[in-house]
Amino acid sequence: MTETSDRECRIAAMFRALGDPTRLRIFSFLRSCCCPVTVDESGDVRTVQGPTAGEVCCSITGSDKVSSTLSFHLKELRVAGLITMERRGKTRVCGINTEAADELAAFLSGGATPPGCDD
Amino acid sequence: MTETSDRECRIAAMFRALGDPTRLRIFSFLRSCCCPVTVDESGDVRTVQGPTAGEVCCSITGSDKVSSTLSFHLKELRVAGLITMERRGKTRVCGINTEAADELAAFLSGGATPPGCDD
DNA sequence: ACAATAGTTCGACACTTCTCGAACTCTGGA
DNA sequence: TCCAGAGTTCGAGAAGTGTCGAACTATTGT
Repeated sequence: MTETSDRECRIAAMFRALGDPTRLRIFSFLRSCCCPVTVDESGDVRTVQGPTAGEVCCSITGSDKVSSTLSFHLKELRVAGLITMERRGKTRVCGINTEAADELAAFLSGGATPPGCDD
Repeated sequence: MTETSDRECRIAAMFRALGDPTRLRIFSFLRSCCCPVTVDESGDVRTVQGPTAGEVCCSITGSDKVSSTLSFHLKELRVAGLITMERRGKTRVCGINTEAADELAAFLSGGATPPGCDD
């Protein structure tokens, strides 16, 4: 078996993360419900004006309590690099990582170099 | 839990199929190594001038024998709708379903309507 | 300091997925 | 008709995944 590159693994991991219906809905919701990044007056790229974990939960499951299950899915998406989460007081604010989404889209469109495949 | 739509499930299934490194490599290989579809004079979408399962196997695993494992992965991709396979004599010729790939890319780029998310 | 809120982590369980080898099917050629 | 070639299907076993409730952590308000 020829080597599977790091990049390939990272991309596969992102696809895997999106391969669960619950997580796909979370991702969809986040993409539609938050402007990805905000830049404050000092020019810093601050994270996401987005929904809290609780609001995501409310939208996805209908419950206002963040279940361990939802927390688990949020973590999967975060570890895969598809979403961001930042503490804001008692809550955690979620945002989507547009770069990652773009990378996947580019991969699918054939824009990215096909890994391990010389032609 | 609000309903998960059919379309969402289909898309999640495609992402899931791409979420395995071996399958991602098969998909990559197919995309780079075959013209996706040919349309004959009657307008029928005929399949793919592409590699055989054995050739895919050779490229991915280095072995010229199609293993049950590779066959399993090809089937997963086929069932998810990402690739096509057509018998040609003793062999099976593989091709990629560009429409499916495009649908996923559109979904990631935010082109598709975010399912179950009213804003 | 205490309680409440918002989420996370942990352990357990059922379920699925990946991999392997063996047996099988389907097709073309001798 | 029998054989070989190209894949597929099946059964089993190991590993991974998703879900749940309970216990835990961090932060804010009193």
